[in-house]
Amino acid sequence: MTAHLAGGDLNRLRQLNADSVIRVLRDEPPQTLTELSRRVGLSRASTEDVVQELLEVGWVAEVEPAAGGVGRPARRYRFRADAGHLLGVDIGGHKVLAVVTDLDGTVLHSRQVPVTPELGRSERLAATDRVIGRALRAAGLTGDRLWGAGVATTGLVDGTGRVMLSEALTEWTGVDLAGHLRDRVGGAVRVENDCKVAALAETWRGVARHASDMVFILAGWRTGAGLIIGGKLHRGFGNAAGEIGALPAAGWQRAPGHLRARPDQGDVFAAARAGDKTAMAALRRYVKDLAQGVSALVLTLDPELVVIGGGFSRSADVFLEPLRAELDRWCLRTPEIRVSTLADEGVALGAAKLALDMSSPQLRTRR
Amino acid sequence: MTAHLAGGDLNRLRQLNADSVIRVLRDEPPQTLTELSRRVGLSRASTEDVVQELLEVGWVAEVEPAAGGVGRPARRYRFRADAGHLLGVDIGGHKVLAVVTDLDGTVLHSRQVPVTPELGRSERLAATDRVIGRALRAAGLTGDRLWGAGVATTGLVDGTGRVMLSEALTEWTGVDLAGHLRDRVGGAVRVENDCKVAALAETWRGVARHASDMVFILAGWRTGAGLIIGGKLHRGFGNAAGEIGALPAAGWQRAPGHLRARPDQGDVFAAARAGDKTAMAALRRYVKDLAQGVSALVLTLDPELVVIGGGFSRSADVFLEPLRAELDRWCLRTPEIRVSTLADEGVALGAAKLALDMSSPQLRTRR
DNA sequence: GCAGTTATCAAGGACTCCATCTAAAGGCGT
DNA sequence: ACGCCTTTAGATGGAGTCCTTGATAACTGC
Repeated sequence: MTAHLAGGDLNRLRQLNADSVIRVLRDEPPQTLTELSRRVGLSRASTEDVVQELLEVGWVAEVEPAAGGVGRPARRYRFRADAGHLLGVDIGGHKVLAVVTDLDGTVLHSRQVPVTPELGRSERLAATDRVIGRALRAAGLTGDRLWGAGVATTGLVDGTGRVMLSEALTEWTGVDLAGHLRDRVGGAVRVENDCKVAALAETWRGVARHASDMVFILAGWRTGAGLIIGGKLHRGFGNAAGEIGALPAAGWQRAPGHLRARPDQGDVFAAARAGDKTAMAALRRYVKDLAQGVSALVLTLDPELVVIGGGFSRSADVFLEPLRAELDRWCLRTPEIRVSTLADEGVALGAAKLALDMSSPQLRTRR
Repeated sequence: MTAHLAGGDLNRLRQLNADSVIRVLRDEPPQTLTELSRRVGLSRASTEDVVQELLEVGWVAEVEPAAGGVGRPARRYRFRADAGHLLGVDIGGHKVLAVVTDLDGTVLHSRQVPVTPELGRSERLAATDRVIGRALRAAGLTGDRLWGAGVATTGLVDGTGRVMLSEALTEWTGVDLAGHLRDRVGGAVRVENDCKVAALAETWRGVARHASDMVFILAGWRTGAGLIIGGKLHRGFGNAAGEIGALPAAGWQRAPGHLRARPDQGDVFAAARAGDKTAMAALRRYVKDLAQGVSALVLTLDPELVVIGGGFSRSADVFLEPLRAELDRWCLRTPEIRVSTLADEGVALGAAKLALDMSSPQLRTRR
């Protein structure tokens, strides 16, 4: 029924504790053992034991002790983000982007190539290979040195890493992305929908770091959503969670059209910001439609936070307030709204997080 | 961030394992140690140890071994549902219902009194007290012998057991239900929205027993929803999850009205079943509106299952197929739809489950 | 009655966590 | 410079949990 944390083995207990230590160390500045033990809830002795093990495996490193203070100086430990590398790939309609990150989600190297939605399947795959190759070369890595790789793309993705349905990209439905990538990077590959991993990225390195219930809105020429529920990415039974846009009443199919239908093809956001009346009216209609779907998500889930990402998020200043006002009309409790700061790399970063989540459990301890 | 299963203590490991054993024993017919150990993933010896402990505390009991079969007959153990009792209370507009159940969710005693939505606060509370008293007397229990009590009512409920907002009941907003009940039954009381606990009941004793992602629809003169996500009840950050009905576009505010607006005030479902044209048309309009909101929930969450409960569920035969067809129009993947079989007691049963979830952890083991 | 099968029970070992104690390292006052 | 105080490091022994192994017990079928 639930993915219940079956107790089991003693080993498992140690793993859980090692997990806790790593989590604390990753979120906080370097800690002493005493601080750590208080944080994790273990005794000092056990904490020391765990840390010792993590040191040996390379997950944590020691930093020189802080000067000053009374008593014997305590050793301090930090998370070793450089212990491994992750590859995150974003295969979109207009660009393919690959990033190599450390375990903390810092982007070390980033490469992209422009593509078009009309590109054929094999050309898009070739572009992907090319970008991955460049990113890896820039990092001085080979595929098999990676801890894992994550791939994000538009459309519905099934559990085995195959694209079930993609409306935006030609010849993309049915492509076996996991299979294609597996040969190019060593071993572990996971594939997921781009909105979903963008949500993941926000909880990892973005503006939703401490939210356990969050709705991510991809606002761009496509509109989509990704959901974090109970601190975890919610995929849905058929991997189709967050697809509220399929409902006409949600307004998402129509929403971006309001912005496109302008006589001059300039930046509607800039025009609206400058006071252009027709641009402002178009934006109002966009927000009104967008808000329908967002309201549905918010009323359904009652999240702590809504994060706006996607291409339009860089212009969010002009529509954030109207959006908030529109949500106030419908929602019982309008959540806080934040704008993503991850820019173009959000999706690729989330893909890297996918890779991390997949790879960590095995490597956490000696055994 | 997440409510992470902090490892901690060795004791905790044993608790997790005891949990697993109990879960298996509750879901399955009496098991032998060998079967159990395979199920739980522990060695036979450890399983025996756990079971021994659970025997002493009273959570499990031995049944006489099965006859027949080769080899030494194995001892068999069953979950002792009669080890404790739970109280579940459903405070609605038209009735107040209290049930006393065993730990398995079997209703042992059930009492109810009719009320009206217009009843004042103190009268409704008095009716509640009366019903609880009767149910407890019938069970031969006093409040302090209960393992816990759960209360469900319409409206939004906050974390402390206070009704934040109730539109259907007069003088109900602001009432401190947990406080009121705490004096009458011993100790632990939890209060929750009725749709939410009805969903809980379906995963416990209803038709959603093995679904970890489920949407429960309360279909009646009010329409509401409760969500099970990842095997757990999803409350939302402000306890307002599932309130999609607040969105006009979802159609739920209007939906039941189609059924009420008939010239003769008979049973519209019976009439539709008999072929009455206007009744069928009204039902069609009802389903069309209902499906908008349900589609929004389904597209958002992509659940494994949708369960229809509430007053109309007993007439679901006449609108289940139309509903399914309507969902097919909007949803990418229409989930399985089942009809609740818990009848009037669903909400009260879910309230009892609330009580169980709250009370079990402490009492699980000796220490 | 005997072989075959399966379960119970006990003993020993490994691992994890904890409490406690001593040694070490630095600041501070005299 | 010296001892005192505070805090941490590191080591030891004990308790709890799980696992493996092997001896013993109970029942069936021939």
